[in-house]
Amino acid sequence: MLQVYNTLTRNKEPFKPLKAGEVSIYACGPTVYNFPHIGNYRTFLMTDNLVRTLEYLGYKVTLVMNITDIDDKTIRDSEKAGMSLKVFTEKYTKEFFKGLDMLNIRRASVYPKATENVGGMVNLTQKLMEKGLAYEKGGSVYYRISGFPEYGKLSKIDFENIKIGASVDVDEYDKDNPRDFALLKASTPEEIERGICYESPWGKIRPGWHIECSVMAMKTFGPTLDIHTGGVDLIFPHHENEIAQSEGATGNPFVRYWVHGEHLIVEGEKMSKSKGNVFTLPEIVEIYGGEVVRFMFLSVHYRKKLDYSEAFAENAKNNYMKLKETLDNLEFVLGSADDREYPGDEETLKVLPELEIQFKEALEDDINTPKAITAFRDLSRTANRYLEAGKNRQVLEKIHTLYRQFSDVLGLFAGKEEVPEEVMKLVEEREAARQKKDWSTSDSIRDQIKDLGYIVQDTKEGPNVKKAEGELTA
RNA sequence: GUCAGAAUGGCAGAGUGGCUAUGCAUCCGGCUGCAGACCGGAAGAUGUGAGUUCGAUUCUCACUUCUGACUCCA
Repeated sequence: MLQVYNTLTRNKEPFKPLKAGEVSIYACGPTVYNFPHIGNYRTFLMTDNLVRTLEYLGYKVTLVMNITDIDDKTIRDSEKAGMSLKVFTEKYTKEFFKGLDMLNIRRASVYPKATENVGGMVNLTQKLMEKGLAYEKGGSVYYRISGFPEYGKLSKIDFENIKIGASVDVDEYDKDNPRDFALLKASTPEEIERGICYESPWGKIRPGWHIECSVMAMKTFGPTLDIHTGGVDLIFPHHENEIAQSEGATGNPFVRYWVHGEHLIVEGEKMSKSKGNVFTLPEIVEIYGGEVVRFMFLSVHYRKKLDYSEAFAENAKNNYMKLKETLDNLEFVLGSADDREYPGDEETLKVLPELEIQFKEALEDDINTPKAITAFRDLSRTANRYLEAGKNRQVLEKIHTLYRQFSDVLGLFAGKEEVPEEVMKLVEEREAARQKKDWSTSDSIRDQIKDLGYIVQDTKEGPNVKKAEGELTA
């Protein structure tokens, strides 16, 4: 049984979906105003792991991830770039998807856009207005926090003892209470001129930030959904506000399990532009490759800070290569498997199911990917040990199936590259030279192959050629 | 200032009231024409100080350090 840490209760809880066998998840997606950085992707990857784990456990999962394509930053930066809001956000939406592919993050079921759901936001605001939970001032509509006694239940913030942030909203004086937040913002003359505005009963407006998630989540799932994910920084105020909006309007619990991913920091410090330590995904994927980056993220539990550094990435790369190497070797030997019996057969067949349980239990324990990787390593060692002496087809296939299963759940080792003919030819030539014990020719051919980006490993079963990845460290 | 979460070997990281896993890196050995991969082995850690206990890395308290939220933020 899957255990999930629920921010609402600050405890690991057994996971039971609302509908047996089906899980509804809403994930806070990107604001498309720039290239997302690696920290953003860590959070998206966490959601991907959650989905993959749930499916591995037999659930049918529907994932909704929003795209915020209208807010202060998109409006500001599209103006700066001299582009229309639409063209500008479409550009970065594309970049966002490219990043998902680099990390082998699977697509959500739907990616609703804020701009396509403004009608729903106006309706929800209307409903809150009718319940006395919202009020209009100066053409903007605000949520009245004093009308929702449970406000603060997610973040556990005691609003009596907290100081109001130093930088106060420009329109602060409009609000009844400084903590009240905007549901809909009155359009400015510049926005109207650029056509970034919508009609509403309160005049021309554009959406505030928090309301889109309430609307888009409930649009697909109804008033209550199973899981809502996001980064820890969203707990307050974003998710707190989502709860206030949704539950205020419907009277039903909004989210049953709140799952939040910890931040990624860089060499012990928060990523920030002023420190110049912000990394975009393509920057590090170029150095290490997407799968290594994925593995790196998997090797740290999602509720722990990940301290990114070059040394850490190198370490992850070595660890990753080790697992990949085993898979390559396994598949290579599979090509010459036979039906004879080998001494390791029985022992190996006995441990495989145990490893599967170990792996599954690790993921069931709040998606403990580092623990799952340990099980994976055990499998790798088991495979390598068996490979020392045995190559019974049935046994190899069983190992291979389990290896693939682990890989798929973790989203690793997806691509399979064919070795070009040119390289294969050289390998054959080298073999011929080796037969004649012509080591100097054989070694020089090996260098040629290496220059083409491939590595030959001599084994009992003949030469094994593989792509030399990870050698291109910049 | 208020609140929250951390602290395990060079790096990453589990688990546990009574031998601290595992992997990478390091060293030694085996295998190999060499290399690689692999196998075997070695060394190496629980932030500081108290307390509870027969015994704590694990429980409690304090301290220190770090990170975050309170303001846009994954």
